Amino acid sequence: MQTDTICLGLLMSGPKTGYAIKGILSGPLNQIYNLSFGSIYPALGKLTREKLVTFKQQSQDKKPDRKIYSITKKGINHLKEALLQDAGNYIRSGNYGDQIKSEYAMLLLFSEALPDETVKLIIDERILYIKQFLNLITYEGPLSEEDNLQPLRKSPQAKFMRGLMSEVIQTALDYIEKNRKKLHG
Amino acid sequence: MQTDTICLGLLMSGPKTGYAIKGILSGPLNQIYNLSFGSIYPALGKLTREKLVTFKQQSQDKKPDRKIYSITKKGINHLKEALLQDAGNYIRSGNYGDQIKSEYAMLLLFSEALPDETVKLIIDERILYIKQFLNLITYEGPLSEEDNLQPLRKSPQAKFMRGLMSEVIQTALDYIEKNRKKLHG
DNA sequence: TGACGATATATCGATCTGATATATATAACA
DNA sequence: TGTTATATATATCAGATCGATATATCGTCA
Repeated sequence: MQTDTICLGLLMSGPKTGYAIKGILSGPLNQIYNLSFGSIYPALGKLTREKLVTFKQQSQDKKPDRKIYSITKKGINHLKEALLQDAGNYIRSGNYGDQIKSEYAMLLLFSEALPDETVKLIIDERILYIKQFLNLITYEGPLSEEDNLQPLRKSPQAKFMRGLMSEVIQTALDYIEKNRKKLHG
Repeated sequence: MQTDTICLGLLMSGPKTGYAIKGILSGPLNQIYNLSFGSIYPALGKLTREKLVTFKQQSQDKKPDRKIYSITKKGINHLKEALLQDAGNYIRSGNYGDQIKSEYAMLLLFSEALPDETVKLIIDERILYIKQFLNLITYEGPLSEEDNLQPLRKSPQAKFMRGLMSEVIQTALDYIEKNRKKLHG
């Protein structure tokens, strides 16, 4: 799946800045899909040139300028076609496109070469992170300020994914807490 | 975590070809860490130049040559230092290094723009894939032929990771089967 | 017989990451 | 009070990585 498609897909739930797109990917979608600024900004530039998105420049005094991007009708059509194409590839080839690098998991897999104390700290840190993340995605209350994240949170698709993630992460948390002593003294 | 470190770590459980390293990453470690041949072969070349690994060239008649890499003492020391360094970074920064791109999850998140029939097929395909993968990692029996994968399967670290993965994946499977109707008719 | 998949190494253009630069506001803190 | 850090916001770029392709042989399935 192209970076373009991800950006277009996220813009379907309302206009956003590049920074906000990054925020969503690094926040609630952290365990699903990541992109760096170095991918997002050029993609948004390309999409603008192709008229699949437009932006309003908002020069706030005393704050950095914002470029608020919106998907165009042409963009919506393009997104539908791109998703259909990606879905076709996915169906044909089974696991097409899954790309994962979990430093944490590899650290544990290779933890025989690490001091016990370090392994303990890695696991403590991970448990802390998991609990924070679980709070983030299970939180149902209102988000302060302008709160243009509501459409992304309330769609059946988003609810499905949040439910899936919270069950999976809770399972991982329980397993780690029950079995961690197999990895250190 | 560098590609070098991954290769060295996997060579700790016995000598392997580049192709075998790719096989492990694409197979049992598929949901943990991926690398392409375009990363593995250059890394092995670099590690050889730095004397952190050595290789025996095995020219089999009627089959392509094999370069069977082994980690050296120098390599083991280097690995320990690199892992300690990575662990330190991880502990200091929380979620350092997690990098995930799940095309499947994004397809579901954006599935409002997709025909019902396509969504059904995506989910069917995923369930099939998950079941296959679950078989792969929970299989305890012997592996045919030379079977130099045993050390990687029997270590406490590997058992911990396999247990974690199988519980997590089973949870995901159950959730998808129970809730899939929220995504299509 | 021809297509396909597995085994095996290797290269390379296109893409992506991670770090850095720039700029301002606010909150913490010593 | 000065300063350090964090958040908002855009942007670039060297270096790392991917995905595709090339090469070569063997077995199998139609």
